[in-house]
Amino acid sequence: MTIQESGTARSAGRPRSEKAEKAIIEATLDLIGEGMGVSELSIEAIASRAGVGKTTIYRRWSNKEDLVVDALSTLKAPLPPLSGTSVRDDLISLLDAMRRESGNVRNRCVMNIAMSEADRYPRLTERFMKRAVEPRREAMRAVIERGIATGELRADLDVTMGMAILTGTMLWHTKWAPPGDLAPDLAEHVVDAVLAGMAP
Amino acid sequence: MTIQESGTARSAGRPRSEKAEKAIIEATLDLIGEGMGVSELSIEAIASRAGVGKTTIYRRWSNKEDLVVDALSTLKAPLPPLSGTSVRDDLISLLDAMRRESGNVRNRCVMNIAMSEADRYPRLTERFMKRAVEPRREAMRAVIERGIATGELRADLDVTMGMAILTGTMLWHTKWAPPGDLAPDLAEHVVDAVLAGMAP
DNA sequence: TCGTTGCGAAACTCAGACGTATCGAAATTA
DNA sequence: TAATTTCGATACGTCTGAGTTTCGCAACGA
Repeated sequence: MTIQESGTARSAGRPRSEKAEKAIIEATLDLIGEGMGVSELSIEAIASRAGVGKTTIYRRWSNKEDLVVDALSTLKAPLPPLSGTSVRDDLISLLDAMRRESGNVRNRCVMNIAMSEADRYPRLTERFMKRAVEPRREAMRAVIERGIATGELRADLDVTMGMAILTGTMLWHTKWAPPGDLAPDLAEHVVDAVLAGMAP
Repeated sequence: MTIQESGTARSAGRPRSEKAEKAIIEATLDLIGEGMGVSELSIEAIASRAGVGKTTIYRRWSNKEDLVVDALSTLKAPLPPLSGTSVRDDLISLLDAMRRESGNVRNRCVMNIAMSEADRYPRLTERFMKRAVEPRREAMRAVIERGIATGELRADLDVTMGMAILTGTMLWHTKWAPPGDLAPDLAEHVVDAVLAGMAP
């Protein structure tokens, strides 16, 4: 989404400062991490926070949404390693990663934006989904399908529904649970409760 | 939160127009329903939409947050009637009410605000929780506890966790599921899947 | 060395919204 | 009728931030 093409041969003049670019992205994420919604982010605040002139921002991004889209794209989505010993353990690993990430203020705010401003900034949400959500979904789907194959999960299980239950329950805890940190063993409790079901 | 006290004897002068008050609240909810975040709402837009002078707003509310808090407070939270024939049926009723409400744009946006702007506008969220969330939570808690007592649910069930699973799963569907309306029988599927559990 | 381009800083114009004040008309009480 | 208060409309001064332009300096290729 940057204006400069990456493949073009640069002919003359001072090259664009990569440091400034990083600082701009970082300042943007920083401000988002302080609870700013997209509409409250101002280019001036970003420039000032990054120690950069507004010109330097406008030379790279033509508007705020482009910048935010790029900023969110830089967020890494490292999946937790899965031991593969049991489906239960792998599910706990995946859900515990969600719990740990929800403790990070920046992640929480990014999540808020992705969830609540989806209508206003569809490109933003689309990109966030692709970078952060889909890899996790695929990992969880694989674990559940393996569980069905090995008999650790019921054969007639609706995979998508299972994913919704696990993810939704963690999501609920990260958003609605009483304030304060989530219990360290939350993921374990969730997985066991969901596996067992509510019926006797 | 209105400035005028309700019990005072009014002595003289033109009384405040209740119609204007309603129009202001309605316009506020309307704009929220169009996807506006609190920070994007402008008093001028509200006044114009309500066909009202800015003065008329400022005479009643001293700032935007007060107005929005009042507006959200007017949202009704009618609980669905519960047949009481079986715990499964009652849970389906409760979850299906969530599904139906999520189809209403205004409700979706209010939900977004309550969830994502909780940090910035704590009074707003607090009020929303008390009016809309807590009655539902209590209703669901009662149903689950009844289920444990009658043996329809497992005796060692963690009630809070059960509520988190059911609510979270519906929440996930309303927020993340592929666009378009939710399946009419979604609540039924969710309840059955959660009751049965994922383990064989 | 020279032309070119990027840099941060500052000044600028423009739009939108805030919150206040003022207007004549309308609605009420005394 | 007179006093009082609200009504919608409009104008006002202020502020914030967008996006552009200009400046002198820095960093690059030729």
